[in-house]
Formats: sequence, C-alpha cells, structure tokens
Amino acid sequence: MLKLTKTRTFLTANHERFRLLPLSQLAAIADTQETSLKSQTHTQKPLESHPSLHIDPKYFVSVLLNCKNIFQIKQAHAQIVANGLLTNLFVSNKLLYIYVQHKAIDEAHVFFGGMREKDPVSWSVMVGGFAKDGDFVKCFRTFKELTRCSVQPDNYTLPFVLRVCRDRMDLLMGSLVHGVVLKSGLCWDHFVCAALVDMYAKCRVIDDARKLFDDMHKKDLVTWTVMIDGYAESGNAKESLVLFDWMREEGIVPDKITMVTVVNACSKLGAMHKARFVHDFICSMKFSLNVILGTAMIDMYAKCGSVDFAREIFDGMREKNVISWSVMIAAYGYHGQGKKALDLFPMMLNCGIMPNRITFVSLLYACSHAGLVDEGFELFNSMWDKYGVKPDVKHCTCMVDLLGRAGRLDEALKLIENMTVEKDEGLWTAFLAACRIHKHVELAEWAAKSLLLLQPQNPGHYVLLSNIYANAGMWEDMAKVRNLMTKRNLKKIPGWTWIEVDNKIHQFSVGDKSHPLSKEIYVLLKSLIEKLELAGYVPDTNFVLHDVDEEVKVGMLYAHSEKLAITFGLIATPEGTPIRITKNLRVCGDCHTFIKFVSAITKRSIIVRDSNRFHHFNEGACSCGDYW
DNA sequence: ATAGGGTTAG
Repeated sequence: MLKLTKTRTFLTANHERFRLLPLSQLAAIADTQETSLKSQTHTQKPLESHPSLHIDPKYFVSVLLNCKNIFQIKQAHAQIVANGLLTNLFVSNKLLYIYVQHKAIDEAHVFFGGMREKDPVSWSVMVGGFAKDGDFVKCFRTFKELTRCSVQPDNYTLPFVLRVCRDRMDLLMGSLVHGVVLKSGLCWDHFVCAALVDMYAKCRVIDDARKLFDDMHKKDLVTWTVMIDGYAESGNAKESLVLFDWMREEGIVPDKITMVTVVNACSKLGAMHKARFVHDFICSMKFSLNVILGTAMIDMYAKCGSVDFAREIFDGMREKNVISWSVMIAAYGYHGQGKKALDLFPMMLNCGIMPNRITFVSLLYACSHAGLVDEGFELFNSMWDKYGVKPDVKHCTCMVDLLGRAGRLDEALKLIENMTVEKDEGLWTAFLAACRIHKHVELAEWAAKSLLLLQPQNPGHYVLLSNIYANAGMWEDMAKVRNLMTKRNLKKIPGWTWIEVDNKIHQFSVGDKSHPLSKEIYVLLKSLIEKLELAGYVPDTNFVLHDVDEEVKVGMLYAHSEKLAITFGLIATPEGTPIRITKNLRVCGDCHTFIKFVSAITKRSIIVRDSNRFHHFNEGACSCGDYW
C-alpha cells in the first residue's frame, strides 16, 4: 500500500539531500500516530486524494502536526515529496505552515518559492510568517507579489501586514494598508478592523483607533483590550478605565489579558481606590495570578504609592521572573527605600534568576535615590564582570545621578568623558541637574546645549537652557534661546496634575479654573501662600517667570497645577490620610518647596509622584533627598 | 487548512 518503504536518499523541494526514513520510523515521529490513524479509519472519511495514490493525505498532516523539530519536519517533507503529495494544497499548505510555526522561516520561504500552485491560504501563511518573524521588508514584498499575481488580499493577509506595521510603529505603511483595506471592501471584517484599531493604537494615533472602534458593530474582547491598552499607553489612562466600565456594561467578560491592561492603566494613573477596586475585581473573577498579571499588580500598587501592598503581591506569587524581581526592586527604589531594594538582589540570585540590564538600572537607581554611593559603585563595577551585563547609557546615567546628588560633580564629569557608549537625553538631563545643584554655569550650559543639539524639537530643553542663562544673569543669551524657540514654533509641553478623591480623578492644569470647586480652591491657595510666606517660603519667581506661560505669569503667579491639586486635596480629603497627587512631568523646584512648607504647616503627609518618582513629604521634610 | 490583545527603566 505504501509507495516507499526502503531507505534511500531523496531530494526535497528545498534541494537538500535526505536520507529518507522508512515510513515505519517516520510514524514514530508522531506521538499520536496510532490514535490519529484510528480516528481516521473509524470516525472520519478519508480525504479525496489523487487517484494514483493510495496513501491518505490526512496521515501526513497528522505527522506534520506532531513534528517536534526542523529535522522531523524535513523528514516528513521528504516523504510527502516521495509520495507525490506536493500537488495536494491541503498537505503543502500545512507543511508551509508547520515550517512557519517552527520559526524556520527561510525553509518556509524556499518551499513557498517552489510551490507550483499557490492558493490564498499559501499566500496568507507566508505573509503571516514574515510578519510574525518581524521581517517587514519580506512581508511587504510577498504582499506586493500576491497582488501582482492577481490574488485578492483577504481577511487573513491584511491583519498580518497590519501587524508588522504595528510592531514597527510604522504609521505611514499602516495607513497605506488601511487604503488597501478600504479598496478591498473588507473594512467591515472583524479581524481586519481589529487589526486596524491595534495598529493605530500602537502607533499612538489613538483618536483614529477610537473612530474605527466606535464604528465596529461587534466589538470583541480582544478589540476592547487593544483599545484600553492604547489609551493607557498614549497617556490617557483615565479613559482606559472608562472603557473598562463600558465594556462590562456591554456584557463582555474580561479575561486575564484584559485585566493586565487595566492594571497597567491603574499604574499609570496612580489611583489607589481604582487599584483596590481592580484588585477586588480580579479576586471576584477567581483569576489566579500568573507571572504577568502578578507583576503588573506589583507595579500597580507600587505606583499607587504602597510598596507594602506591592510586596504582599510579590510574596504571594508562586512564579517570579526577572521582571517581577526588577519591578519590586524598582518600587523600593523610587520610594526611597534603597536598602530594601538592595536586599532583594541576593535573594533573587538565590532563586536562580539572572539579572538583566533593567534589573541593574533599578538597583542603581535605588542607590542614587537613597544616597548609597559605595553600594552603587560596587554594583556598577561588578555588573559586567560578575553578571555579564554590559553597562550602557542608562547605567551611566544612574551613576551620574548618584554622584551628582552626593556632590561629586567632578567624578560624574570624568565618567561622562570616559564613556564609550553614545550619550542620550537622559544622561545630559541627569548631569544638568547635578550642575544646577552645584551652580556650575559653564558645565550646565554645556549639558543643556548638548541636549538641544540632540533633540532640537523638544521645547523643554530650550526652557532649561534659558533658565540657566537667567539664573546667571546672562540676559542676552537667554533672549536668544527664547527667540530660537519661538522661531522654531515650539511650545512647552503642558503639565497636568491629578488627584483621586472618593474614587474620582480630579485633574488640574496651570491656572486651571474648570474645577467645580475652583473658587474655594483659589481662595484657600491664596491664604495658604500667605501663611507659608510667613513661615519662610519664598516663591521661586525666577523659575515661574521662565517656565510658565505668559498669561499665567500675569494673573496667576502661583497657580501651578501641583499647587491646585494639593489645595483641593486639603479641602476634599479627610485629615489623617495622606494627600496623594500625580504629575505627568517633573515637579519644579518651586512646587517642591511649596509642598514641603504645606506639609510642615498643615501636618499632613503628602505623597507626590512625578512621572515615576515618588516624593514623600512629612512635617516639612522630603524623604528622597533634596534635588533643588 | 491561516488569525488578533498582556509585565519592568528612561
């Protein structure tokens, strides 16, 4: 019955010579060979095959499905050739797919090239293979070839090419594909539309993603998840949570992956009530914490201000990976508990987890936040020798930060001069901060100019440089920088501060008057400032003059978004509880001083998070070392 | 026969 059982060598379509195994041995490849043969004879009708062949193609498909490695696939491939089954698209498409599934993309490509007959499935599998492999060029080349062979792009190929656009964040190509989608009339297809939403969301064109999303008549869980994540990633975590509520109202039941993105949104928001709610929700769904969900929750609690809750989750996790450990270390770090962060390191090694680049960033960062200079140096020096992790810019930045805070500017400078890796924005920013503490104008100017050269489109750098000139009384230079900024049509990135009260997020911008309690807030802020000034607070007007927009300068000198949020916090949160605020950018020096005085006078503890740093204020002191 | 969403720093 079998066409070939004797051992001989054979040329596959890929022109490789194989010692062909007898079918009896090939069968051993497939674990489930017996069951699949049985089920085939007893329950399923054999597929129609070429009249001259006696072997059922389905048999080869089941062999292919059970291949464990490339070698086995090639053996099966050879047998398929030997049995003349290549002409069977059912079999050859499966073979192509199996090559792709085992990431043997080159083999797949060669085989694909040699296929005499290709149907839309063959094309999709190949396009998808390149997409999953991240090979943008070959993915598009194949896609173009497909259209040239007058095959219609279908609801399988289009999501694949959109996927590769998404992974590269290539909005231009993505919109071009969107054009193809419109022409193909497939814009109402479920998968195609979801892929478009995903592409736009990941390219941070969240409004376009939303438009498509709103027009979808059937939104499934994956699309909701993509949308929720998209909002969180593009800085609107509040909307993520709104969508999450809406999704449940629509009767869609979230799964663990959705919850990861929701947890992530809470991290970004730093809203503790929301965090608790989401945690309770996860418990009520009886979701067990896998590594990813658990790690996301550690991060959430840490960024919502409670390292202790974060640690509870951490301790309760059965499986932890490098990321879980790094997140926990970082959490202690930005809460100013450097010692605890460092204690975790040997524990992690004991568990057999090897540190990576980010682990070291977290460790060094923890050192700089807690002023642990010697410990930091030791880690920095040992990371390559002991753990094989090469120090990069980020690690150098932590060291510059550490040395700068410790007042060792000259050593920081030496480190920068001896660096072999390319210097980036963060490095110059850290060095600049150190120069400003030590009032070293020339070096500060050098750092700020480097920043400007590196990112001429970032308005923040212009503001920095002009502030340096202003502080040094170099008015002409200052004017030049401001002019350059106007000429290049750059505007300052707006800063926002928000505060969560009774499960609601209240958001403020500079001089904001949109809040319902705006009147009360301004009245209290005014009298508060008077009290603070009596206690010795001197507003840093220099900073205000150059850092805040013109209209603010005139009428509302003291209406920074942080100050508005704090004042509202004093009104709306019960005494004895800490006031927690979050800002999307760094808190300026003036506000830092302001908050210190507020915490001294009102005896309230205040926790400020700016981007991903925490400042704990208590009775007029800040835990994380003064930077201003 | 082929298909999508998730974790860390800066």
